[in-house]
Amino acid sequence: MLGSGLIKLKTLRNEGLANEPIALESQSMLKNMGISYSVIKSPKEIGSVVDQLLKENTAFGLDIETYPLREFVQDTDGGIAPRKSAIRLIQIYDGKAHVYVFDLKKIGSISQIPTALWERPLIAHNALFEMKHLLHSGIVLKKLGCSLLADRVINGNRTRLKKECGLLSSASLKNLSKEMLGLDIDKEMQTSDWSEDTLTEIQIEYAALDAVLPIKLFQKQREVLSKKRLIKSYELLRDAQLAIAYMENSGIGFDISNHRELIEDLKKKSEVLLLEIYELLGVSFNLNSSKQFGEWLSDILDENELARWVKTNSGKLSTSTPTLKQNENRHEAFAKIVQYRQLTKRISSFGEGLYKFIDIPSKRLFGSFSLGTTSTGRMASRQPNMQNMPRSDFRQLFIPKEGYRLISLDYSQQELRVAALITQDKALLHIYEAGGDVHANTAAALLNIPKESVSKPQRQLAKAVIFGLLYGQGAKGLANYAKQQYGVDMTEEEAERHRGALFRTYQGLRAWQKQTGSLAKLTGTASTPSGRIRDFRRELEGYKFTAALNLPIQGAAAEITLRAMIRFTPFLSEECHLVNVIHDELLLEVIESQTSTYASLAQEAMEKAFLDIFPNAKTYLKGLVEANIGQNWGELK
DNA sequence: CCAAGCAGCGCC
DNA sequence: AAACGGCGCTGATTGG
Repeated sequence: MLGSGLIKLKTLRNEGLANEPIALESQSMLKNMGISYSVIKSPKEIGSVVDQLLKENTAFGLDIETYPLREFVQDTDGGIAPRKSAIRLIQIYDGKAHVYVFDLKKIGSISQIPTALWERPLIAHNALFEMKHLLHSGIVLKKLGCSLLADRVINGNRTRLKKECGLLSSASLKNLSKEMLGLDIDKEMQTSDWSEDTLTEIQIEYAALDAVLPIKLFQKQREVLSKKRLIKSYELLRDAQLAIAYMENSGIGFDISNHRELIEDLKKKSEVLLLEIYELLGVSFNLNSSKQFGEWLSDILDENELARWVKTNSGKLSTSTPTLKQNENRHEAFAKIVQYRQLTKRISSFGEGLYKFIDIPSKRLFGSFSLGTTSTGRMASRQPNMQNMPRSDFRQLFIPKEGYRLISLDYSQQELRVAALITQDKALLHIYEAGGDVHANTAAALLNIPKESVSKPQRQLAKAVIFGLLYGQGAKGLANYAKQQYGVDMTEEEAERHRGALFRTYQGLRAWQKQTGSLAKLTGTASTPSGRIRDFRRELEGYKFTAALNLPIQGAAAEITLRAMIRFTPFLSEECHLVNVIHDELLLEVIESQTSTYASLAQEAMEKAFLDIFPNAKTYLKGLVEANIGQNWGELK
């Protein structure tokens, strides 16, 4: 029935008969659900309409339609990025039988709509979109639920599920409507021109339906969330939306001219270096091609070397930096190739590609963040990824605006501290309670020396060993990791000895690993303190021991950071912007005169956030948060 | 021509 | 018995 309606509609539209009274997609669906709609086109209608709405005590469905501002019609994110967009329609579904479609072009200003409406519980699909646009218009939605986030909590990231799960591979409104409501909706109108003076009935009906669907979806999702005890986990994501909306809308100050200079400089250096490398190699090939590099390697290495050479997952000769460093004496070009790679990495991943995310007039870089897309509950960032900006010689390009400062607040040893609390390892807990240096204590225990006499390299060694252990590494992995990450040379035998010593030092940690590992294997799942579940049975690779051990720890850490964002949200304003979040670090841009005030407020929020996840951890907060204030991101610690 | 998977590498 | 966790972006390659 629905399918044939669709075909009919398309045919008629092609013949220019769209105004004929036919069974339209969205209209017939609304009718079938017993839902009517009305369009509000003048300020004087608003009062009575909103009075009517506010009588209902249900959650309302919310959707908006936007169009690009004239100067941004060519931009790919025109109509998407709030600063490049205007809101045309705001659709509110009363949760029962009517959708109110507010036509802002006719009403004049969004401020005509009483603020009481925005204080009601609302639900949208991909609600961050609505939240950002309304925030840009001065409206703060504090109670906005999201059917997309609910799906992520229930089903995880659909792109990573194996097909046999029988779920559609994205959680779009269309897909979820089909899957959960049996409705085949047409999204053709989504990209129609919402700036026209007169919108068609088809457009209005489409718009109205999109405010209804999130409510219908969420009614079902709420049951599942409740049954699987996922409410808390969902609410964590829901409540973190506002901080992200603020952050994405504010962007971060970026020193464009110095960046341009830096990249030009890197380009010149890389060209020189490339010639030097070709000279040393005696041949020239594309150094970015692991295939060509591998072929060259197989020519120069003898059988013995070939046998011992590190291989990639698919069995080819590895040409990675760790491999080259490990064999740095084998060929004098290797060191230069490592340098060259670093230069070209900067140029390709952090060079001109960034410019399309920069707003020239404000000199700010805009990235986006996602909630609930990772298997542990960490946030992710893309377009561009704001969480992997190079540390050395790059972060100084991120700057505050005139009269402001950047404040970095980071959780000190966030994951290790979390591990102590989750595993309840007595020795680790004791160190944190005393405010001691975990790595020095570990080194002392490992090497059987007094902790006062631990040297810097010994501390580095301990650091490598404990993080290795935390990740469930074996001796071989540990030896590589120690060399790579901390520059510590260690034979496999030494690594094995250190592992043993560490297991004896932190027996609680070891016991927890065994228990958690076997439970995860048994159930095929692992979970975080807030109840987020990772279901390995639905993933392509299935159960993974080390991932199962990591999930509660990385997940708990992520939950703490989300709680910190949530707790700090009320302090965000023109005086204080949240400009980046990098897993265990919040980056703020604060008006110069108030830096210490906001630093304290943020620190307090972060401490309380830690206690939100570990309520009994009051005695383990010593040295939890470190704050640094400065003129650019690079100089902060 | 595009899509997908791989290798490599930036970050926590 | 052993076990390196979580991301996103770019460039080269391959296959359709």
